[in-house]
Amino acid sequence: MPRTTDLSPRQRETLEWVKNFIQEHGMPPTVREIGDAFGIKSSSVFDLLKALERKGYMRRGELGARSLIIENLSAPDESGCAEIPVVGRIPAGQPIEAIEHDCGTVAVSKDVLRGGDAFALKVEGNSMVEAGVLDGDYVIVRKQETADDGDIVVALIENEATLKRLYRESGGVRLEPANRNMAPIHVTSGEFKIQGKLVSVVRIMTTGGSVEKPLGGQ
Amino acid sequence: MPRTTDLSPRQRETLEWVKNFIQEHGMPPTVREIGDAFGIKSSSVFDLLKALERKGYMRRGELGARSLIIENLSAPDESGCAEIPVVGRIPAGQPIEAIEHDCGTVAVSKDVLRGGDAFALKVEGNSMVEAGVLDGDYVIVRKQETADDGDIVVALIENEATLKRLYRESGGVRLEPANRNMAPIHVTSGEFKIQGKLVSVVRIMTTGGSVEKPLGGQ
DNA sequence: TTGACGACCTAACGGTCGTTAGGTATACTC
DNA sequence: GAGTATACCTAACGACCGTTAGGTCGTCAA
Repeated sequence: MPRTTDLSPRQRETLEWVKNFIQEHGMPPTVREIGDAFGIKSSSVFDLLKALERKGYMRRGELGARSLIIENLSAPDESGCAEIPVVGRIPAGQPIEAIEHDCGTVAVSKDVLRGGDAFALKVEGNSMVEAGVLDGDYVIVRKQETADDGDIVVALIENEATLKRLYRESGGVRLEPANRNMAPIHVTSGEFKIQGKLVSVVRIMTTGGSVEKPLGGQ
Repeated sequence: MPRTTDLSPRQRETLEWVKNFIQEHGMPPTVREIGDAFGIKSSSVFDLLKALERKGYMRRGELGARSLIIENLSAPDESGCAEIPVVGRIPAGQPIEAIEHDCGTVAVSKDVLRGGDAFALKVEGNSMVEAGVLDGDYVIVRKQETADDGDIVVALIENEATLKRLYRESGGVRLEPANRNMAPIHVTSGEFKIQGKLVSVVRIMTTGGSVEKPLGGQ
């Protein structure tokens, strides 16, 4: 099912307006204030709000009036970015939860996280080069235990963490690298667990240098 | 003068509680929420609020519900990240300074900028795929007019902006794409200017999808 | 052709909102 | 004792709140 999980123009417009309102007034708008701004009725706004909530862009608080919560800016002048801890390297060989190395942080826009919990890993190796993930890149991973076909996930196979593209197969899953020199992994039994899904890639060039490892020939 | 212009204990207590509420919920409380917290009625709270307003500790906004405004309430922004404006697309065909499109922002760690001025561009096209820069990626560019051999730069050739790897040649420069299907550009004369140097790449996956354009065959 | 969305609508519900009016009691100062 | 401020109360107003139910119209994919 080809779900356009992304936002429609109207939804995006509404979300932007709400963010702006919060920025400006220090509190979220009421449903009818949104409606007035767009010249539509409160029930129509409610539809939009439900759509935005379903898609994870906002949620409803437990307070009565004005209980809209947009994850990345609950307070007036909080910045729209978060610092994600880098918890290790991949391939790493341990479940994420067990890793405690503090390897610094990477900044990302909060709205790529959608309020979910996330971590970052430094990529080692070239198994995903053809998807534009190079050795040394940081991958931002949102914690979740399920994923759709074709998603790039961090998976744990018998205590070995790996970054691959996920495909379902009869009786198991296929984990496919984005590198034609490497073979896909078929998992039919044993310990297999999805740790999270890749939501962003960040590359930081070192000073004076350029990208360390261009793809090169062939 | 019998006027204790200062706050009474009850008023101070109330003010503190309201500040706390805002900090915690990202919006001011309703009159009755304050009353519930202290076990008093809304009209009693209203008296307190009027006193606090008269003494200049808060004021009433023009919005309906929750329109309390406490002047000096803002959290200092100590985060180590910055939001870089996305000023357009590349190839774009205009000097950066001339572009005014507001296309949102991208978050990066402040230390990748090293204090310099920076901007972001959304990449269009595949001219740098082999350097791991895909169509749709955001490139963070630090403004500078010089660069070293091998650096990836945003350059302006006769009012056309382009993202290429820079090499010096006798009598000019060579701008080399990272795509073996494209030819390098040799610049020996005419308008040529470096706009800045690529310091970071950020890729944001859209929900439900994965990377749009893996490299594929060849 | 059906069905799922998106983007609106009218109409209404019951509850909560800010606010007002008018009252009681305590305290302190002129 | 009069005057003023604080700190509460009961009772209510009308407006606004979130939310629900049920409908229309268009689009786009299966």
